[in-house]
Amino acid sequence: MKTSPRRPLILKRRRLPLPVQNAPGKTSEEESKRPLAQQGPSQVQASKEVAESNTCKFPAGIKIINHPTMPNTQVVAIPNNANIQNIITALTAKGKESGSNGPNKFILISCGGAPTHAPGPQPQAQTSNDPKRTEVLTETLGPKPTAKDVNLPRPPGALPGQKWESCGMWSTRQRAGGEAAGCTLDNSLTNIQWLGKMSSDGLGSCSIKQEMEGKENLHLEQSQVKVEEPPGASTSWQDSVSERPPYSYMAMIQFAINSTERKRMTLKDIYTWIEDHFPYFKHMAKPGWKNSIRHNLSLHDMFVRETSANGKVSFWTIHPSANRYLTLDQVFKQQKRPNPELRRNVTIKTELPLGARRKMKPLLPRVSSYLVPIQFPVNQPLVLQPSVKVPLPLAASLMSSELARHSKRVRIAPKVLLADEGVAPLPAAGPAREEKLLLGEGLSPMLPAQPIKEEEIQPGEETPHLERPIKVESPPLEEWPSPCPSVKEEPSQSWEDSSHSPTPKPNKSYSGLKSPAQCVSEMLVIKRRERREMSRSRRKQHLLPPCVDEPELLFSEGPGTLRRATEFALPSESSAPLSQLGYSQGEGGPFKTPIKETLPISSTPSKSVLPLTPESWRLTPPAKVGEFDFSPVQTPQGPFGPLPDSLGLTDLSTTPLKSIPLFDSPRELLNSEPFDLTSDPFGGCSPSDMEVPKPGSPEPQVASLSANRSLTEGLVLDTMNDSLSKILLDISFPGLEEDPLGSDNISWAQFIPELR
DNA sequence: CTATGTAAACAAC
DNA sequence: GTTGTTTACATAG
Repeated sequence: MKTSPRRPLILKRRRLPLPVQNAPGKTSEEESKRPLAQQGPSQVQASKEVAESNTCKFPAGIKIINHPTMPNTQVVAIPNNANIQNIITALTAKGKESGSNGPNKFILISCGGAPTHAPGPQPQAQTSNDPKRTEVLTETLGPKPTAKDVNLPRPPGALPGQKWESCGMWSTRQRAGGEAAGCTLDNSLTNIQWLGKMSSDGLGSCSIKQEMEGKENLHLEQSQVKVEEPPGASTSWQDSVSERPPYSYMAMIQFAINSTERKRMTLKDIYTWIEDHFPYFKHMAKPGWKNSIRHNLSLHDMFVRETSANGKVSFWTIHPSANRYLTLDQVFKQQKRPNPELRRNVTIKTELPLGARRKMKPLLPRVSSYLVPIQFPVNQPLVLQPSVKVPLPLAASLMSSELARHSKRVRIAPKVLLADEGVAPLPAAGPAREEKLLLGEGLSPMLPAQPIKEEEIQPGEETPHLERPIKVESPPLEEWPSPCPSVKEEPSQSWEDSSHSPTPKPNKSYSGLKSPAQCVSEMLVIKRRERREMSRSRRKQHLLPPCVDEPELLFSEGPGTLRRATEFALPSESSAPLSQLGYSQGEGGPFKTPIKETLPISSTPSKSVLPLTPESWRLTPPAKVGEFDFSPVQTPQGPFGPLPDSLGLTDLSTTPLKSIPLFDSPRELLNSEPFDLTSDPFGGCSPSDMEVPKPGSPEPQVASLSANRSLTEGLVLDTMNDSLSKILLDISFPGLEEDPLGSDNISWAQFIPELR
């Protein structure tokens, strides 16, 4: 035996065959190779159609008034208890009907409950004056459907549409890029420009460049890059090559995997994707980075290896419960709005001398990276016009989630505490694993756009199971949050069968898209992590076949939990995406390793999976909740109230939404970064769309509002482009006047008494 | 202490 | 040689 100082013995591992069952034809490699570009668009439409198709009637209590100053725009006051999704659907339908001639933009605000009073959003307080009145549009919520999948690394040409993320600085295009001629950055946030910004704006990208010397490859695509680069940022491409991306391997792997339709990728493709999107790895990094990638794949439970039917190809997937469907794209969006501080961090780190820095630059700095502060432009109503289309369901979710903003920052790669995790991390957590169950409502993981697509595509999935008893594993075990409602059609059969196999296999393999998710949902992952004991070991935990019987506790759903069930239900209308929904990771986040728990088995890691009920996800450790910023879903306090639940927005909290900054209060929001707007790349984007009525006085300092007005959040639904954007409304109260504002001033309260 | 990065030893192909 | 696992250690926060 070899002994190395560092590395003790490694027990022999035997590889267990993964019972993979995929849908018959699908699994194969082809997928990996085939980017499916085509689907993107279609999906989108599908979703759209769905939405439209649903005819909805407006629930009672809704008030719709024409916007005083904006053509084709109506203000819709929605009672707190209303079903937003339905409303959005109805409005969408309405807008579509009207087409360009009729009202096609709707400003949704909650009333009744008096949004103002709502905990979160209220501006109230400090008043001062706020020049602006009407609204500030913050960010588009939706993910862009189309673009997402497209990210495959080398999709030669195929990319249908377009917007490839790669356009960015990181030379993403190299491979694919060549063809990328088409890459349109345009609205799409997809590109990687963020890099540019980060480095560029910051202070220091320069130092880094030096490193570059010598590498000629760098040229890569300067030319291309340039095009896209924002004017200001220019260091970009070089930096991209020289600087290590601010993402952890885990994050990059996720980006890579999520860039594919199937949400799975072979190791090799992962390498390729990373190299394509982050030239640093291609040109600068030591070869060891691949080892690190592999290490991460094996280490983190969220990464699940799936074997093709023939057993020859292994695909890495992200456990549905943990997958937030993060994409570089999304992250990019979030980062667009530069946060000075963040950048600083980033830059600083990077600046270190090579020698020094080579070693560890925290890729996703815990704080900063994960949490991406988003800044809203206050000055101008910024409307991103998105090409983004938000599926209604999402939209709804967004609203809810958004509204309930608890935190300011979006966590990009949060760590999810999986059940087990929850235990461990918990402060109190004793040795025993069991004690803490994470019941919190699931936190909503973020859902990014992508997932949606898929779902949309597949209608079948919608089924939601409403309620089921939740299982909690008694002691040590923890469940995964299963995203999926109960399985639909494909029962776990395949999975089970495989599971039957006597030997515990590392069954991670999931069959095709659906199946995986479904399977997962069913599975209960038990974790026992004895942190203390295990503290050192980072061994990846494995899932066990469902067959395993572990003690489980069933909980009836608490009031709070119930909602979720509902969520699932609702989605059906719009074809809710299963997988997406799932994440509840309680808190942990997908990122966290702990998804799978290992049993104490020393040598052979076994993964234990218990059949989960869909609800399992609900079980999230309460404690954790606090940690995550996104609890929005759980705690619907926003102006819109409880809406979320019904919407099936579980995910809202997920990325897409997350991308939207949550502020405790509008004021906060405003204060957060008044001026950045200008710098905002988007500024360029057409704000035109929505011109919010007021911008007459673009004063950044919105910080204070006059007494007679208050800010509240709302959403802007633009049926012309199917976008849903978040907006901050300044509601003025007629009686009190303080504002000298000109004609623009609109006293919404006049129109909608409830607002007051 | 945790999360992350890196290196390395092995194992199974 | 590639892919996967796992351990050890280093480092930042």
